[in-house]
Order: sequence, then structure tokens, then C-alpha cells
Amino acid sequence: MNLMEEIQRYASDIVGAEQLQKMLASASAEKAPLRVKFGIDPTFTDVHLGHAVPIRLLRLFQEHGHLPVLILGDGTARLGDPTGRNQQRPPLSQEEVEANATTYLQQIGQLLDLDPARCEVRRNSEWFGRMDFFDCLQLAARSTVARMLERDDFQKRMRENLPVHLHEMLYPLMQGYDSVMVRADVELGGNDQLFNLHMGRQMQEREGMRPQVCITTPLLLGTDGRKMSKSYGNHVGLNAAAHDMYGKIMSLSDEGMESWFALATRLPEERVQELLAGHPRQAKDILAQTIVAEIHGETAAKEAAEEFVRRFQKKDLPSEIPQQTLPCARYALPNLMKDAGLVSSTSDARRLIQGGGVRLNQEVVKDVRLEVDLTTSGSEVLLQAGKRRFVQVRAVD
RNA sequence: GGGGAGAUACCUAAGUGGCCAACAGGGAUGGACUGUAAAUCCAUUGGCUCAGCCUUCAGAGGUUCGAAUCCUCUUCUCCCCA
Repeated sequence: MNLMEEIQRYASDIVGAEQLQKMLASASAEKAPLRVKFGIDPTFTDVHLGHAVPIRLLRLFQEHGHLPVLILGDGTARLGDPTGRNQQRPPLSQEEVEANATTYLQQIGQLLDLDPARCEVRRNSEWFGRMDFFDCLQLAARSTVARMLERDDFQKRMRENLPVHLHEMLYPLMQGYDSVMVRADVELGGNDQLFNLHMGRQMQEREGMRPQVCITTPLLLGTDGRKMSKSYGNHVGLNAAAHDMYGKIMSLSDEGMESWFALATRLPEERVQELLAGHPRQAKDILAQTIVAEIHGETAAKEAAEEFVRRFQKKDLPSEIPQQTLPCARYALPNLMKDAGLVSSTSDARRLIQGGGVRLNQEVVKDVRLEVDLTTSGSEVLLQAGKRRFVQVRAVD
């Protein structure tokens, strides 16, 4: 399979496909790697598998000798980003953004070779940080209100009488300007980024540069079938522990499997079809193991799968249970659960107990007033809330 | 700058003086079922020293025996006009 074909597998839209063909051909003829840009805003602490789709595509380019140009939108992140989730992200402080950027890089490094010789990492504060207001106005003068209003997200919010802030209009411009500054040949992004990618093309043209090719990737859906997003809690973080990642993928809905195979693994099409024809449970197991293996290694993936079976099919205890020490005392069960960090309030604990979701030393407890005697130093109890929250509590003087 | 509408719990959204910790739906959590899928059913969804008490309806004051509901000011949003 040549690069172009592989790109097609991940792409939902390619703006300038013929141009890309030519660029790839001349790049290999002249041994001049293409500069492939991908931008990400360090607005949260982690990157999830949804972000990983374009990053995978980026790696593909890298493997074929092209140069990934990773942009950390540390400037844009501080503004907050209108990503169609209707509520604006809060602006962040410089420290927060920097901390996020660090974890982002570390996580992206699991998928992409960040060696400076093979990848360029840039922060857009590098150029935005030294622009003054007049420069900013000049930038704003390069587009029009009508053009910005074409953006779906803005239109939607206007229709719903929700606020669209002025600075949000500048966001696509900033992203476009990034492309100018790094002289991108190609830019990758999620499906929802098409507008912004186009903006880069347009701005490069105005600068007399060759406009970048834009490639968008389909959005990977979350485990519940909605768009993967931290605010829905349906995401799988790249920094998730192996067993956690495995478990989350196992809870993926059956309908989502096909696209996950396509977007989150490199398994060949025939193999995927074969798996999908079999029992969904098994196909999902392969899916989960494949993804976990890529990040945590084969061994960890196997172990995660075994642990999963042990815990959820045989209902055994997990192999590792968090420990917690508490001062010696008699504890009312709800308070014990709260102190052990199993729940956030005693009211919450009471509800769980009444709902039959709490086990003390593996026995279901339904009595809210139960007291637990931990007056002897060294005494221990095992607490369980729901299917997956466990704590081993140990009393100390 | 002028006029109008609005801000309720995680989200949508009812409630216009006591029956309101606040209808309903979504989501979430727990339970049953199961393949930690889907569908379905049940329960829960502010806090606590929990048959009781305390704090919530944008914020600050006020009226009242009593306010999410009435009044004043403030902040924020939307719409129309300029």
C-alpha cells in the first residue's frame, strides 16, 4: 500500500487531493520532506484516543520520511476554544497551559517519534506572543465577518441565541496564521476542524505561499456512541493505565467497533471484517488488546485482558487494590467510606449502601448505621463500592 | 445609546408568596439481566452528627410570620431599534 492509499483510510476529507499526489511524488523525487502540521490546544491535562486519530496519520507521514510539525496552541489555549460544545472553554493561566503542554507531549510521544531530527515541535506563543494589538488588527483584516459566520458552530449558536464572543472569531485566524508561520505543506485535523484548516490555506495564499493540503480525519466516537469528549466522560485517555484502557474499550458499544478498528488500529481490513463476523465479545477483546498493546506493550495488554476476565467474569477481586490507612476508631460505615476516599460525601455513601452497591469484606451491607470497629491498630477491612471501586483500609495508631 | 426578554440542581426545563431540596426529561450512579454491548426493569441523583437538621433557585440588600416566587440595586446573556 502506498502512502496515498493509507492516507485515504484515515481521511474523511482531503482538500487538494491531486495537489497532494504531486507533492508526494516530487517530495520523494527531490528528497525534500513535506512539512505536515498538526495543532493541538493544551486545554486539558490529557490527550485521548480521539486526538490520536490525526496523530496516527501524522506518524504515517513520519514513517514515510516526512516531517511532522506539531503545534502546541499555548496561545490559543489561553483564549478558550469554541469547539462546538456550546459552552466556551475557560481561559487558562500560562502555568496551567504549560503544565498541560508537558503532559500532552509526553502522551503524544507514545505514538509519534518526537526526536527533534524527525519532528518539529512549536508553540504558537512564539509568534503570537510578540504581536501587538495593531498586528492583531492586521491579521483580523484578512478575513471578513461573513466568512467567519460560515462556520457551522457559530451559525448554530446564533440560531440558539447563545453568545458568540468576538475573540472566538479570531481563533480560526490564529490557526490559519500558524500555517503561514510554519510554512505547512499539509495540515491534519479532526472532521470538525475543516473550517479552520481552510483558513490556513486561504491565509497562506494571501502571503503568496503554496496553500496547504488539508486532510481531516473522521471523529472517533466515545465509548457510548456520542462524540468522544471529556465533558461526556466517554473518552479513553492515552495516559490511562493498561487495565483501565482495556476495560473502557470493552464497554464500547458494538456499533462503534468497526470505526474503532479502522481509526484506532492498523489491523488490515480483511482481518477486521473477519473479526466483526464473529462474536462481538471476542472482536472487542482483540480491539482492546490491540490498542492497549500499542501504548503499553503486548505483555501489559495480555495481562489487562486476563485481569478483566478475572474481575468481571469470575468476579474475583482485582489483583491490585489501593491501600488506605486511617486512624484507629469506630467508624460509621458512611463515614468510613468517605474517609477512605471511596465516595465524596456520606450522603452519597448512604445512597450506595441503600441501593445494595456496597460490600464490606465481600459481603453486601445494606445497613446504613453499621459501625466498623477499627480500634485495634493493624486491623483491616476491604471496602467495595459498585463494581470497580475497591479500597483496603488499614487502621494505624 | 434606547426598548424588550431572560439567568433555577451536571444539562434541558417546570415552578410566579407557604403543600419546594424544588415537576418532567436527559445524563450519571447503584441494583436485576448480560458479553462492563444494546434493549428492558427498579432505585438513587445538595450536605450532615440522617425518622431530624442545615445550605441552595445569577450576586447583594429589602418587604413579609413566611420568598426560587414581590421590591431595589449589581453582574451576565439574548432579541429589536440606533
